Amino acid sequence: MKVKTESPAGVALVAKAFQILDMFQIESPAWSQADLVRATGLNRSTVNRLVRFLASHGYLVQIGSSGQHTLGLAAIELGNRASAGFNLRKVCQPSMEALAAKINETVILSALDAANLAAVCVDQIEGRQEGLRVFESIGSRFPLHAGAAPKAILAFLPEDLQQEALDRDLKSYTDHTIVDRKAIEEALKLTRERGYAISSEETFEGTMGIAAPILGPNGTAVASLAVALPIPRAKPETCKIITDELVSIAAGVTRHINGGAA
Amino acid sequence: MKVKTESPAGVALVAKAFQILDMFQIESPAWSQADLVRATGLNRSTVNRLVRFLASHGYLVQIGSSGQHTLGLAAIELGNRASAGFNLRKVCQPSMEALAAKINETVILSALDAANLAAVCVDQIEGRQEGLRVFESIGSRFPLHAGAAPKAILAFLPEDLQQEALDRDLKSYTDHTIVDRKAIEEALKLTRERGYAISSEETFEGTMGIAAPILGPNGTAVASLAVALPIPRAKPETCKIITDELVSIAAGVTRHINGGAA
DNA sequence: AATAGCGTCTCATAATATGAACGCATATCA
DNA sequence: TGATATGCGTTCATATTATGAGACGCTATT
Repeated sequence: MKVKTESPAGVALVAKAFQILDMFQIESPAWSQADLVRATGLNRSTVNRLVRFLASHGYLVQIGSSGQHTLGLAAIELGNRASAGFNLRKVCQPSMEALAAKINETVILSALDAANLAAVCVDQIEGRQEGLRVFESIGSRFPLHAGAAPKAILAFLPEDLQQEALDRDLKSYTDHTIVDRKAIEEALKLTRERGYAISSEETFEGTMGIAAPILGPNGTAVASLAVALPIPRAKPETCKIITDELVSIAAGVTRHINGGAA
Repeated sequence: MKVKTESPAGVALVAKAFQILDMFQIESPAWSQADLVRATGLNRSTVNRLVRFLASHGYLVQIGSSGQHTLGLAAIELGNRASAGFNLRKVCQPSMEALAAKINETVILSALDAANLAAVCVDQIEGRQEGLRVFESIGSRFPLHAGAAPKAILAFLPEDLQQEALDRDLKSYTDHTIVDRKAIEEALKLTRERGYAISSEETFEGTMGIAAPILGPNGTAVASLAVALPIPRAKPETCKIITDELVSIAAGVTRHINGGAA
């Protein structure tokens, strides 16, 4: 799907708000309203409204009792959230490429979309196999009960979210998709015990998946790393190697994203 | 100066823009326009305009060729800039307090305001002296040629900025403020050689200052750490201790803010 | 072939932002 | 001390801007 990214009309004030935020640089961290007026050419009233809005939302804070402002906690938080998403891909990429090169199968990074209780494919590296290849496009999503990557996430979610996900009606993608509530809960229990999830043709005919969870600071899943391969190539020894690698890489990523970013 | 921080009227669209940014959390990092419409209750057209604006400015980026977006580089940069300012104060505070307790004189943290070529007092800890105390309020600013803290910054600025600062007419605060161009350039040269700046009554009668620069990633000054004290108490051995401490602390902060945040 | 979902575009209408002027406080200067 | 300047807050008639329902084109699904 094509999405236009040109700046549209009808957002004049928003543009000015970000123009003001952009004034706060490392070399010029503190601004009074009057300084902003001079530097931006905006009207005083406009600057006053925007600065107060930004301050009330924590994007700006006053320095002491002076009229000066600096960037605030909300800006830091926004950056942290942005880094988290970026980090996930950046942090995983080398391992994913190495793994894809080693086993020659498709490696998939999925993130939890908590609002929709779905797993979103955030990154993907194709194995360079001739003949059969598993392909899943970036941005594609599955409900949390169907497939290895979603199940690896679901199994390590807080109890209430798990129940909420299972209370929905469980869509079926193939004859092998698990839609029976008890069967899924059993599968999740097994996943937790083993530390990884397995799917056999739950989402696509003829393919299987293995996935390990990536956990956030509070110990619940935020993403999962998975390998998908055609069943004919899924020999036990291959699966063993893949499983060990995935579990090890995912644990490393978990450590990295929680330890690295304070 | 009192500055109101309540959210004012007349910023409706800006509020919606930030409402959208706030949807992007660690647990829900990816959103399509349609999802945002459902979750926020905003109109489709509004979401479309705002998402495109935010994407065109780098605050959002598309995931692959899907309609999904995540937070983008601009958000990370904003956060970094915010952290830098915060870090400066947070990072310096312990050292500043320790130093103030040890020497019992006022410690001042000044940041460069590059747009106005000024040094802004960003943090200040008063020495607990009876009798004479030097006080400089947070938010106060001086041009870069007058006083120890400003000079410590100016001396370690890029050549072109230094010239620009000196090309202005050099305001005098006391009889001791250096306003002669050659004299200042000499003082800056000395400051670079020694690694710290000294001011004797350049900004206030009866007080002297010692300041060491805090450098940014590119090796130019972004701030300075200073001690101000009444001249009667400025004995050579006291000044020696202060100078050593300041240089050491400032160097440590420089290392910290450049090494710590990648 | 038909349907549903998503992003885009348009345009008359309604709501919103604008900005000049004034008020008030503090700081600066004579 | 009074006079002047600067900074932030407030107001309100006006002009600009945002709104949103509907239509369009595209893709994926049935």
